[in-house]
Amino acid sequence: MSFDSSPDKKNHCDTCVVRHDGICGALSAEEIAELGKITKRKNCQRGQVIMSDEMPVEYFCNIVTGVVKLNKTSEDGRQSIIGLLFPPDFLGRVYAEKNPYFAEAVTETELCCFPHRDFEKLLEKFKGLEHRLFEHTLDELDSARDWMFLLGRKSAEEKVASLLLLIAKRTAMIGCEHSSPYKETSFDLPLPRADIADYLGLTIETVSRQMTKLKKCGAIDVRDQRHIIISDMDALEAMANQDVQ
Amino acid sequence: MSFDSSPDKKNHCDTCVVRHDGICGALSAEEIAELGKITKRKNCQRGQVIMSDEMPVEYFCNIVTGVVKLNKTSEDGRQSIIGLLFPPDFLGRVYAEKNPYFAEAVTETELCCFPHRDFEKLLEKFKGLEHRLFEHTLDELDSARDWMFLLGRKSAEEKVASLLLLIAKRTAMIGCEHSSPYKETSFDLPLPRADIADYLGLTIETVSRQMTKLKKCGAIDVRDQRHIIISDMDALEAMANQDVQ
DNA sequence: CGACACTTTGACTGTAGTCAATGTAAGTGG
DNA sequence: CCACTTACATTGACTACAGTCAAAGTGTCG
Repeated sequence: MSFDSSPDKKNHCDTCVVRHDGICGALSAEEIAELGKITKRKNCQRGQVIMSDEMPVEYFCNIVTGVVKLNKTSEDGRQSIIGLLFPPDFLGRVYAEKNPYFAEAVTETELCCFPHRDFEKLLEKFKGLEHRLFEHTLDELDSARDWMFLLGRKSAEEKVASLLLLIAKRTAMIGCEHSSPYKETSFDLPLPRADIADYLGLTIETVSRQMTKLKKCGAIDVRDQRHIIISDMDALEAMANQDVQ
Repeated sequence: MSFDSSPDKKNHCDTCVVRHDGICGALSAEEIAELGKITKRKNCQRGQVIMSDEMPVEYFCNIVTGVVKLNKTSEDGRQSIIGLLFPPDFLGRVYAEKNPYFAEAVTETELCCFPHRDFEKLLEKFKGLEHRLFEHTLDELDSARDWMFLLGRKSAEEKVASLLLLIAKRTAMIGCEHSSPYKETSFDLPLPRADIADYLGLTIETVSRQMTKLKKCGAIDVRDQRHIIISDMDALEAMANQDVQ
């Protein structure tokens, strides 16, 4: 894990791509300056553990670029991804001594880190910041509950279609060749099949079969196993909600 | 839905059983008095809808007695319970115009209600109250993520065993005939089989079969279909985590 | 008693899991 | 450059767990 030499001298915040969308959006210029004093930039390689459930909480962070997964593992080795984070999401469990999950970089990731105690002191001081983080937590809870419905009640086909739509929504839309914005959309899957399976409560093989099915029915196209092209958005949305026509 | 005639004159808070454990625990005597001014007590019958996802948010509440389920329903009628609330839980989605779920009383329920706008104004005014609610939301998020693991990765047997343990933990423990606290514990199931199934992502039949299995292996005993006696806590805990010995 | 809501049980089916083999792409070293 | 390794993905054959459909059982209430 490569930390920048020391707390930022030249303030990254001025040029930060998530300055306004993330929790920092709640802060005034002076407040940002104070937050900047305790901030460290960090880069993580794919597969690196960012925070572990076996160690005390050391820091929190904003995700600036990249994708992070939150993982739970049982003693017998079963894994479940219980959250997927994209910029400008906030990562970490405030007001606890231990993380309830471990977080791992799914792609190469750039993080903006705040030390545990210092950050919680700032939450105390800047009530607007705590409020913003509260709202973010409420949104996360809503999403977690939506996902509970998916896990408990959707079929494998619906699950895979839903995940593709989620990732399409949350990653940059590139390669829109046609003028109509939703006619053909493409993106790179940040997750390997194993992670997709763990996020959906399925196995690798089932995910693969459903992807093949989506290809055959013309909803998507796949290049190099990772690049997804949504060729029929309506069909994909229909499959995500079992609107069989 | 039977509201008390008007905002409380005699303050219920003085004698409230959840005064200190719920979010009110964050408040001083004067603050409690101010909250008391906007509070209305309410009683709900089993099956009554407390808040709907189709109507704007009107109020929030503390659960004083009883059990409440949070429900999501898809167009084609599939249902999923995405949360189960016990005293002294807080019910409602602050800082949103619409509820992301509908809430229904599972048993006869006593609620302590706060009107939407008035309560959000108090959150603004009493930062300690907002902080407490934030902490409660963080705990709910942790629980939701634990449940995601259960839904995605546990077998029917583990699911049912886990739910029994959860309910045992969160409802009053009664009828502990033996001296050792965990040797034999009993409680009334607040949920019918259909709700258990919806909470676990199973069908009624599967739940019933797993209950029979738990009876046969001696982990639990069931009387009158609703009263559960945990006769072997260790066995039940083992089954909840697939610790097959 | 009968009606109703809920639960259990049985027989059968189907979806997704398991196990195993094959395929594909990227990277390494001779 | 090509064989080889490694990691990841796909496909096939078979299995099993949980779902479906249907019937019977249990408990409660008027």
